[in-house]
Amino acid sequence: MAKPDLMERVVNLSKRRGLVFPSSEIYGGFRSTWDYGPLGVLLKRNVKDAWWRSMVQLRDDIVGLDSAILMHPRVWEASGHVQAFTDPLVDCRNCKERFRADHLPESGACPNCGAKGEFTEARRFNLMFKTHVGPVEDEASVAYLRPETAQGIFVNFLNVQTTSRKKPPFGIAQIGKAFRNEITPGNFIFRTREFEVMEMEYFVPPEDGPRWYEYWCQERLRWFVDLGIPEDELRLRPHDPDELSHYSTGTSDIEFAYPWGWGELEGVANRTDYDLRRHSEYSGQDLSYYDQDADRRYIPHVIEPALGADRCMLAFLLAAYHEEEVRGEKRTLLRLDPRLAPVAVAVLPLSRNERLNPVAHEVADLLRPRFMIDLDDAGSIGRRYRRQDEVGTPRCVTVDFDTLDDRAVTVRDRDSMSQDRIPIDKLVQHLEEQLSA
RNA sequence: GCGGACGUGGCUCAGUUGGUAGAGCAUCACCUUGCCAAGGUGAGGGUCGCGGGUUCGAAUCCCGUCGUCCGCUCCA
Repeated sequence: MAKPDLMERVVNLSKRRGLVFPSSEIYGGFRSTWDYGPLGVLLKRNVKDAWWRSMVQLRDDIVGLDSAILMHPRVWEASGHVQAFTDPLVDCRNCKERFRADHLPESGACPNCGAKGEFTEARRFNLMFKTHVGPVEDEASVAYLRPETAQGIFVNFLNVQTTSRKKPPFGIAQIGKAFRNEITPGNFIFRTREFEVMEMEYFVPPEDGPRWYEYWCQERLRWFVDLGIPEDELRLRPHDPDELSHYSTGTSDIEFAYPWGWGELEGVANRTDYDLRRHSEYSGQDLSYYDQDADRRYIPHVIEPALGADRCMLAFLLAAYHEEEVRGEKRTLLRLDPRLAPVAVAVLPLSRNERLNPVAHEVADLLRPRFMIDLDDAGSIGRRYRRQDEVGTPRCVTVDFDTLDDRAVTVRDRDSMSQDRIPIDKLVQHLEEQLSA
């Protein structure tokens, strides 16, 4: 499918089927903010759960954290965000293009039109949202909405390390909202001002930094492939030295082939000891680690894989979207990994019938504790299969008139459209085997 | 923020030179139907993004504003 069409269709599907709505829509919408509808919240939650499972549950070297969005203002001075999270911007009066002042050629010529000395004053623009804490709105009450969750991890380094009794190399994972007053949000949920990140800070002995950096780049790539993103739609792109964040000595982006081109999915950064060192200096607390075996004390270096949950969900949607032709009719389907699909199993009585209905409810009740299900008896069976295909439901369970006699149901596969006859008392086990990776 | 395009029922769109809104799909009900978007009947749903202005009269003209998309820029 042509790439621009793909984006349009995914956005359209999202709206039509209740995955994502423009925020505050009855007031005309509010720029860069989106709400997740009944199916969208399930999909996004599954994405976050898959990440958490791979990071925390399946490993013994990473623990979780949920830190506050509002933090002591000094945190952001120590982190460098107050100072460095600021872009000096200028506009060319001649051609109206906008540039970063620190990216202009020394000649003073406009890169776009060649005009000289036509730039406006540089305006500094801090990407952090400011607010006030408490009843008085003065300088002393200023607080920031966090632009990343990482700092909540760094300031809790000692708390977590001592209570969890982890030793480097070990990591702390966190999922949460972050806020950046981006100049230009856009591309649906790709870049928004309020977004959810999944970040993990991995603390290692200083000399092991580069090795773990490589490890996490590869590990994260594998995660996307495992959950169904084709390898040729992913690439690892190391940053040029001049595009590195203020805290990083090495960063690679895992990029996805979005319809508008390669774009960042996840950043893997070597943050060195920058954050812990700065917090030690600003707080006066010693954040070094004493390695008893080697009898030495050091400030751990940090490798950070940081992933946006919203754009991650978008990538999974784009990769999963397919249109096929079946008997001359178009079939739209999301080939989502069963672990991500909003609805795992749809229960469909073959037709609306007073004898089928109770059995369908019985089957639904049987599955409900174990799977996210959808019970649908409206319309023809073919139409309902298509409805489920469109939102990526991997299995449909059909209750028919034979079920009344043989106590078995038809399990239909989303991708192959093949069908199996399964006894009701073996149904949960059968589906669990099919739907877990 | 600057430049360009756009904004009509849930979706895709039509609305002729301004005369107070239509279609297809979707949704819901009933009938029919029995494994891949079948058919019939009926129903609900739009102050034409929002606010002003011009006009006897505006979805159609003008101004402002909000939002979406593309480019510059930025980032998870």
